[in-house]
Amino acid sequence: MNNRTTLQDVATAAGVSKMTASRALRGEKDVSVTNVEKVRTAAREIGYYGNHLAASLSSKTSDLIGVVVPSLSNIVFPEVMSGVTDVLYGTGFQPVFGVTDYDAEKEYEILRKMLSWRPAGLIVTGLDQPPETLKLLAEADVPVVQIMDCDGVPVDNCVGFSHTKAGRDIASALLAVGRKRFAYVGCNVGKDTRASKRRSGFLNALNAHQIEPCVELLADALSSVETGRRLIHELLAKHPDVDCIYFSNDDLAMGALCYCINVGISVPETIVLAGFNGLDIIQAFPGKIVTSRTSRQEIGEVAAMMILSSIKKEQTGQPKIRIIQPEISLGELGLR
Amino acid sequence: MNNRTTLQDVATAAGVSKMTASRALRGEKDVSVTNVEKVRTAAREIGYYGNHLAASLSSKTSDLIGVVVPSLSNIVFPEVMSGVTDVLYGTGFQPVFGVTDYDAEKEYEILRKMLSWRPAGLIVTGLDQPPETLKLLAEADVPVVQIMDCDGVPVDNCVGFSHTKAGRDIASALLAVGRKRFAYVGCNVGKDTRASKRRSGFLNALNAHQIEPCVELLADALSSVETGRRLIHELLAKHPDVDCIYFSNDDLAMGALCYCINVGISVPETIVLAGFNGLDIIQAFPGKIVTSRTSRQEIGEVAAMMILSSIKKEQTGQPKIRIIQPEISLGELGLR
DNA sequence: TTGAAAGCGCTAACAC
DNA sequence: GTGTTAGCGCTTTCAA
Repeated sequence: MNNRTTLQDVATAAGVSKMTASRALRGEKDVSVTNVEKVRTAAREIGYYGNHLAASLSSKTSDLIGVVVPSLSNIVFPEVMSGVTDVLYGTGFQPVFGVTDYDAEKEYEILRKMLSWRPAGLIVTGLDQPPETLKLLAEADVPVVQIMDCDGVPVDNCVGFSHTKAGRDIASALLAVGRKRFAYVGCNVGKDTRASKRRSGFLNALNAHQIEPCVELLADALSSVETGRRLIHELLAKHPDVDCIYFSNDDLAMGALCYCINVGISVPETIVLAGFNGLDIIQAFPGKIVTSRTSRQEIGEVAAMMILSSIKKEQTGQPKIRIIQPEISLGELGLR
Repeated sequence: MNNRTTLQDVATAAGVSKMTASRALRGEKDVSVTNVEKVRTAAREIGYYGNHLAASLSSKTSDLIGVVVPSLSNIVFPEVMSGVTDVLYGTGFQPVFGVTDYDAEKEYEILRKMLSWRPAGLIVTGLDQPPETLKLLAEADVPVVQIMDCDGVPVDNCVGFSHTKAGRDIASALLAVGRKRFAYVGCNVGKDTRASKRRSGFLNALNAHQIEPCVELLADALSSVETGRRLIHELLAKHPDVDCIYFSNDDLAMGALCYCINVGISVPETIVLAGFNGLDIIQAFPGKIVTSRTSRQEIGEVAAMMILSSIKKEQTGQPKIRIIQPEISLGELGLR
């Protein structure tokens, strides 16, 4: 950091005091039109762009909104970030993103670091933070929105949906179309707590009908289309008779679909593939994959709006919980 | 922003002065082991996490690295961000992301805003910023890395590849396998300058062989698999005889492939589909799509490392240009 | 090894 | 409308 032009330089160039320059640049009224003009011109001429560090320190308000997501390689989270960015654009608030890699300790560190920047608000993925992290959030005294989940009690606000219910609903839908021999295939096991919730919901719903899955395949890998291909290959080698597979998300289901197309297994006739998210990519094969369509962009947008409204009220107010439950898309199965 | 615990609180609790507390927390030597222990304990007990605004303002150094990308909905950029994040993690530097939506004015505003946070470095997508933006970057007096392109002169450092050459090379490869009736299909026209460069390279290489494309289809939409499906449908309706299509990227090519699979057009026999990037998703159909494989994660990593080394040298030093040219993957065509 | 003083660049609060 | 004064919470500098 270096000797950049300061407000004093602008003031001097405009022939006014620092305060008048400050007020003019921030668009406060109570500055004469002449001076506003002089200051603006001077600022532009000397290429002044201020120092937010000093401004925020002095005014005790910052315009940063911290956004913490588990991953960037799952398109779902960039989509959420996109929603946040869109809503924040033009409001004067700026999102700052952090990535945890599904690691609780990393998340704690990132949040501490973010708090040290005195953000105006915090958007965090999930409700299942460890106690220490929750304490940090609760005591931070800034608006917090937890996103992507609603199975649990939020620290402050939350926008998302019930993953347990999503898993349960998919099971019901698949049972309703007459499937019997189920498999579950999951990724990122033990880290993606929301996927685990869907799995629980799914298995519980099957159990309620006295059905046990034929097989569960749980992998450590991050989800990807390629992993989906690999896992269905493994699965079918050992259990060729399954007639329905629930994947922890659409990436895996998509990989499985490609596999089926390549080896000539008819979907959904021979085998039903179910995923989660309703990614754009699966619409490349309309109707082939059963999925729950989530609204990632919208969740990001709502989260940002919740933060903004909390800030405006100057107090956290009533915690708000907004549920945007996914809708099941049965694809071709729905046409029967 | 609010009355949070300050360094003074920690100092008082530890029974030392503010300075000793500051030094202890920052791990400076020249503090007695006893005091380090006392301060650390006190800090933990009262949940102190500092104030970076004050620290950066005072020390005139910040640990923010601004990263500006055009889009979040194209997975390529989250992958770059991922590379940056990985390299920066543990160094004490923190990435701050900005999204321009391929809008030059938005980019300028975002950069100004970032500069007002006195970042330690800046990573910006592309080399074709308008003069005003280039001036801002040049005068900012922080290390700058421009990424994803090398057709042009960087402000400081740059890591990327020649899009012109990428387009030219694809054309040569497609000519070499005997294709004659070409089409070009592009998206986000007029905004994605790097796609335009690929197109120019492609068309120029065709011209060098006295070949004109049968048709060009240029759409305004953002690239997506769905758009690819739509565009190839439109294209083939009017020009059923093309035997090779170059798409502005893999998303479009992937959509086209799905279309061909669905309607029973054999790829690559009847029609060759070429894209750009080498996305994971296209490996779901191994060998079907001709593409140039770019290393997004690596570009992000190298960019972050360039910033770090510029910072360490305390001076911008020799501008560095690092070219990571994509490799063409011919897929099944390569097996002939 | 420790502490006191000064000040980073800005804005809130209060004069004029 | 405009300017002056006094910090924001920290680190740099210098003295002890």
